[in-house]
Amino acid sequence: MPKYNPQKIEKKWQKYWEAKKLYITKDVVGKKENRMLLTEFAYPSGNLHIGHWYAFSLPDIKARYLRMQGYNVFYPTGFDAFGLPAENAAIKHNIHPETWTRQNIAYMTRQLKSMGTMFDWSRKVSTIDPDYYQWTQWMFVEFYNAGLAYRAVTKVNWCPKDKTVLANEQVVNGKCDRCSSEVLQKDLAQWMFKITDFKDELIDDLTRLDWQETAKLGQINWIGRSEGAKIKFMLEIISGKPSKYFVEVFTTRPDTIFGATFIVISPELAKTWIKNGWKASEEVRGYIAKSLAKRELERQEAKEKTGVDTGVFAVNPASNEKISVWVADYVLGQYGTGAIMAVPTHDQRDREFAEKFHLPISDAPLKDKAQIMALLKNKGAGQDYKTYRLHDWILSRQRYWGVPIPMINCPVCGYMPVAKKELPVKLPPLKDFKPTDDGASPLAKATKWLQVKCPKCAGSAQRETDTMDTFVDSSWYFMRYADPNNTKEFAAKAKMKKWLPVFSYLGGAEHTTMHLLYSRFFIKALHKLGHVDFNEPFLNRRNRGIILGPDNQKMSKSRGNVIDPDGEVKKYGADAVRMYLAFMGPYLHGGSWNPGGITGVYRFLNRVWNFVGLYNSKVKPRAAVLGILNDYIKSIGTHISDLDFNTGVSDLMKLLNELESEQISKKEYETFLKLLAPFAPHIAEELWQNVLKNKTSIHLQAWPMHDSKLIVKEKVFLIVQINGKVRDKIEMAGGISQKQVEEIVLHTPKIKPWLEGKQIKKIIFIPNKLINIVV
RNA sequence: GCCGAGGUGGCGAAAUUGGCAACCGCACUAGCCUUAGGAGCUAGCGCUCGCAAGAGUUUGUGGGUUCGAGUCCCACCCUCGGCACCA
Repeated sequence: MPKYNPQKIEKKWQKYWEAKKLYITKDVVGKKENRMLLTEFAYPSGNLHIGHWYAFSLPDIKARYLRMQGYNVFYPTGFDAFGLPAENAAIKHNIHPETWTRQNIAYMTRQLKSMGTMFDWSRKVSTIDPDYYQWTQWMFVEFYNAGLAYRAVTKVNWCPKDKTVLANEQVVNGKCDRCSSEVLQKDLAQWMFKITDFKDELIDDLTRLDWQETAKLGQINWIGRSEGAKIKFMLEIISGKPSKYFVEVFTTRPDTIFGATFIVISPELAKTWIKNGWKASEEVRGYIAKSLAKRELERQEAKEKTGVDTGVFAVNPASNEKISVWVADYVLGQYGTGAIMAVPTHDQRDREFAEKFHLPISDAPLKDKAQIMALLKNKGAGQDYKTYRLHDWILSRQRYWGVPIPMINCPVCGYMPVAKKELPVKLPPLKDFKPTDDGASPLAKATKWLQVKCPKCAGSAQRETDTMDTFVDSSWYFMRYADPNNTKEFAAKAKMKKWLPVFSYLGGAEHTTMHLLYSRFFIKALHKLGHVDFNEPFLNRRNRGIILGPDNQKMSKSRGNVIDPDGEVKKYGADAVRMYLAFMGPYLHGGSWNPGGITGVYRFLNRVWNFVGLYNSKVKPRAAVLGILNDYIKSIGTHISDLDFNTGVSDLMKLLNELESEQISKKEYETFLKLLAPFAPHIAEELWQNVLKNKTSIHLQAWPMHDSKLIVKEKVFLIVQINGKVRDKIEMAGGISQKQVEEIVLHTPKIKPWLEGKQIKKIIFIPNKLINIVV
């Protein structure tokens, strides 16, 4: 037997599996149930990092296990290849984004194949292929026609460095989530998806999904449904004179209304009042102008509250008290009604404001919520109302490397979608694709491409020059896997029925409020339009943990703690890298890479390699050995199912430790290799075919049968406690009765002294486990 | 501030879900083997006392329930993640 040489055998078997088409997925395989196991497809950044290995090679353990369990498993992959980082990198390296991206895809495909996963490359999907993105465009047109995509001027987040608009979801603490520049607010006309149409379904349907609670809560928080009431306060513009005007406030606590001692409106609302003819004082106008000029971050970070008295009075509809109305920018224009009733006794912010401006603070008692609402409704001053944090999804980007938005703008007829038969609108090759400062898309420079005839009036019109946010591309990619080469539709319904909705989706927690939310919106919209038969994309979702560097910090070049997977594969092989990642901790928890740690699994694989000679066909193993093996079949399977790969590896190590000192026959050796196969597919295949001389792949074998009746408990260790403290462990035959145990225990020399001179009050006995004597 | 997850040896972690805390590894120590070792083998390894047998003690802190608590209940402290002048 030569030495264990992972580099040699891994390449060999990867070629063999490809040649034998082992991982080509068929839609129907006998009576087997189909299972799609989905992981988020890769962004072609140029190089695989440890995170990719964690994302792809560990779910592969489960994919292989499910296959051995008798399912028809589909483990797909592809590339999410449009996007801003590709474009920025291309600008930096002075090459075209398409060249850069295609090079990366080629290189990363080779790297991905070195993992030895059971990805079905024949169904690969890439979002930059016109065959793919014509359907992204088709969906946009569908949504547009249904009023689910529209163009409007709104306040948008503008990244001055990336020179494009960002979705709310892409702004983190007022900064661009890609480049960390401070985001500016601009009023621009943008294309939007009406995700808010589904805001309630997006919350309520979560209850029937098998998702991690944290992921569900993340979405619920993001949508931010807040249930309360709108309450009308009549206004007196000039002190003492009633008028027809009113202000409406939003509150989740109508029961505190008797404690409302003033009203605060946002500068945004005040501005619309002025627009509608309100004669505000110079001081008020000045304050509004100053507040609206503030950057969002400034407004958020303000330490002290600011505001001015409007001179307007409002009447509290519950108490009939006259209270003053203030403008202050701690009240937000875009949330609720843009106005609040201030209750200093119940709200910290209102209290701060009241104290600073010496406004009254009332400790009027709380009232019953239902009673108050009945009163207010009766007066015509109140109604139940829900408000949401979620905004519509701004999808247009003023950048080159994305899917062109398939719209035409005619100066006479206005905007209209490109006819479906004209799709795809291909992205024109452009030499100068750099973004501009003025918010114009680089595609505006594609002068020839730009000009079209208006389909309605035949006059000259222009194409839309904005491209789509990459998250549009990835909102439906998993459906394309079901039918990747279809030229008539994005996927045939019959094919989708085989694989969708996705049975199990494993991915990163960072996608909770973006990709996962967007995909759910897409499916709900497509379902509403009759294009898919299901209305949730992912039945089961788990977020994996993250892998940190040896210093327990996030891996980053600047910290110098990056582990290069290619280097590790060269040293220890893909099986060892996979298995070490699996061994580090529970999959949902993640772990940190310890350079010494991988040597542990590498040693284990070497021991597996050298274990070969120990089996002997003529030998009859002890019953106890069969029992142990039987236990591990069950426990390793359960651990893989639960994504507790770490304890699975641990079990394999324990099992080998036990078997190394035993006599086993070929059958037991085969079982051991099958249990190993999902974790270390290459070495298992090598031993299976070259040592055991099997002719078909180990990955086509069935998972060993667990025999629940095979309980081999010839002997048990019984724990002996006195007052709950362990004082002895006694080996005895299994199934022995309490009387017999007492007989033995009460006379053991170790126990006797503990009982001397004491009265036995109670004896707790748990068969085969424990006896506790209370004195 | 609100919501969520977590806190166990020098390190990664395990604990049949209320029944031997620390499995499996890493690191470390001693010995063997070796021309050599960043290879392999054997033994030890939570902490304290002890040559040892053994005893005491230990799962963030304090309390409670129980024959018995890492696990259940109450209060608090800390770390990480999400949301946040969201009314």
